[in-house]
Amino acid sequence: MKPLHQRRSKRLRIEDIARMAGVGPTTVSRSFRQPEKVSKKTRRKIDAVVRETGYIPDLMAGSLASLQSRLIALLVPTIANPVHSDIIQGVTDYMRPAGYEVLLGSTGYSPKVEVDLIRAFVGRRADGMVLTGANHLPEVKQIIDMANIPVVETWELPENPLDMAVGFSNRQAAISMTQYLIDRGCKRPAIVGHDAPSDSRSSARVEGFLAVAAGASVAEPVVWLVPGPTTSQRGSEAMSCLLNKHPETDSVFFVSDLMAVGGLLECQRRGLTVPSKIAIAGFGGSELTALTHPAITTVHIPRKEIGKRAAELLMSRFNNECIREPIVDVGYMIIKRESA
Amino acid sequence: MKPLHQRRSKRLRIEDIARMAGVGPTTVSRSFRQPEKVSKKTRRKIDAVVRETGYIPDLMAGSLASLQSRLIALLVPTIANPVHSDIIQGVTDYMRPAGYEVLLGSTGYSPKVEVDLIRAFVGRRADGMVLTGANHLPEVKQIIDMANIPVVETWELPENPLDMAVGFSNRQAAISMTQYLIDRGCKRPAIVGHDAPSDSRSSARVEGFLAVAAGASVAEPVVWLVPGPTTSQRGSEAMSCLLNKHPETDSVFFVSDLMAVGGLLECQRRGLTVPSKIAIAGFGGSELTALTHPAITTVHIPRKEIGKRAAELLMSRFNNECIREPIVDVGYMIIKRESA
DNA sequence: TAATGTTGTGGTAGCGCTACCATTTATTAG
DNA sequence: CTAATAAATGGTAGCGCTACCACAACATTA
Repeated sequence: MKPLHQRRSKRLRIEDIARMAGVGPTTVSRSFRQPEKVSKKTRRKIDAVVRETGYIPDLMAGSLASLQSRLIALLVPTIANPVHSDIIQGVTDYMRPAGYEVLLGSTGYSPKVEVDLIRAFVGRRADGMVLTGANHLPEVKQIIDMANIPVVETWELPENPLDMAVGFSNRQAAISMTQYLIDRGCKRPAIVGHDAPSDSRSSARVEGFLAVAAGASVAEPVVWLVPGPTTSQRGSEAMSCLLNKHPETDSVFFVSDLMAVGGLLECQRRGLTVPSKIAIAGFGGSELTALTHPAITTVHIPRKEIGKRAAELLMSRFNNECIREPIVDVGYMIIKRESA
Repeated sequence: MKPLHQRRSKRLRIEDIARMAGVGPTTVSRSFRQPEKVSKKTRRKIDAVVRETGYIPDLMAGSLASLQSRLIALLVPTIANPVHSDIIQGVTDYMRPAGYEVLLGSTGYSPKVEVDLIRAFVGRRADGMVLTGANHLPEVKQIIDMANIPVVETWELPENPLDMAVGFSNRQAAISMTQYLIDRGCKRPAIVGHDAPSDSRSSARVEGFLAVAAGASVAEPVVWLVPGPTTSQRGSEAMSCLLNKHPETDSVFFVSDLMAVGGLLECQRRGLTVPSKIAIAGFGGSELTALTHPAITTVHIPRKEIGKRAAELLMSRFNNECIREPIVDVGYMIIKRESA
């Protein structure tokens, strides 16, 4: 009747270690998770067996039993952009020492893919989630609510956060930079933005730019949107098109540093001196902007800080601490250099 | 006697879905994993319940039961370097559609940290592992063997692979580039390398450089090693020191593109025309090198391809396919541009 | 001396799923 | 129409761990 099932796996189990050390499985488990609760002598015995056997406990089984995975889901549009890799680094650096691992997903700026990834990560029982941006499909809220997972949205500051958020005001930052350019005497400003449906960071910046430029007594501000990833290649192309169509432009504000670098190089190729003929500004504060010649004026964002704060918020939540500020504004800083 | 334990979790379980759909749990499980084995009618019933309840199966529990996690551990020295983010992207793009997720770890070039991460990932029962480089502490082999996990080493081609490998010959690539520089008429070559104990990629390149340069009838070749991460900042500094100490240098081969960009900028700051006064070459094939002015001659490595091939190897292994070439050489290509 | 606390330890149900069979039902062949 | 095969379905024992209790051993206090 009762079929005699064999063990399907011959891996070492905690029970084996326990037997070899002459203790119960509970004690072995404790000696891993709360060593201070186990007597020194017992601990030594267990440690010896562990070293000897090379036993590594199965965190998967542990997660199932304890109902917490110690896994953090981290979604970024792309890892190619240093902007996001810094956030990844920030989150990872903070979480690892606490025994958490990071599940990385890149959405490629697709809200649809984002939902798929979130579903997958919820399926993996991630304890927390860090998202990029504040614009998500409605499904996201449903899934998050259902799963009841703490979530941090980063980079932007959402009006209606899913849960918590760490970022800065893209609009305000763009306003500051645009104001700076105009104060410096720019009369014919242009902005190069990113034309991706889910990249509302770019739109907020363009909006901020227009809010100032349209109000100031300058020529009709020019907006140029580029599709696809914001590479330096794209920046060069955009600058080229822009100059062909609006040769009188005297300042270009790029919504990404990489594009600004490309734009600068295109100007140099054309023999346009920067900033005397044309001013250039970037966004993001990538180290690269400090190294071009002339160095590029940009908006610096404390990116690693964003990752760290996001991780902190999650940890507080895990520890059931009271969170005073679920929305953290890390601010920005205009870095004035040679290009504008 | 028998204590009446409550359910500790009120999450929806497969059993609940089964009951609601009027079938057994096995059938529900099958309708997820092998839908073709379930009749259309039953599947529709189950799908309806799933949609209605928002049920997301627990992959953690599934992994425990099936003894496979569908998790791939991916270790890189740093995600900041585009070199590695391309590999990450390559692996991720290939694995995700197959239902695998990536556990990301960055070692910061520390072999010690690498071991810790590997141990952690083995604890998570990763089904496969992708490492960067071919130099690992002896513990790594032990752990890997013990856990019996397929492993791919990337970037370098190890002499004694742990298991499988995808990469190219750093030495050979450096030889080709150095030969090219000398053929172009360089008489006083220098190389800027990376002085990190675990970065044997750099050493192999320096070695290749010396093999050619020492043999050719040129001046004593100069080797300059920089510590820390290979940023453009470091490149500028290295170029500066190098020129101060060896002003007669007529060509510099940087072992990383980022450093080459920094080096180029430093030359421009000093008014040294490139390549007429001094030739510059990079390594890696980062897109940036195409955009500087002059564009930088470099060694192109098919990085995303490396990630993809690594993922393919793992998948083949998972499917118990016979692997003809466990060591894949993806080659390299000298990209001749303006700087040399 | 008993009453109370402190510390260390162990037995075992349950975490939510899938592998392994057994069983039932539909289909085809003879 | 029966036998043989194929297609669908279900019961349940693990997967390896931790939470939850119970209990023993010892120290502390009244």
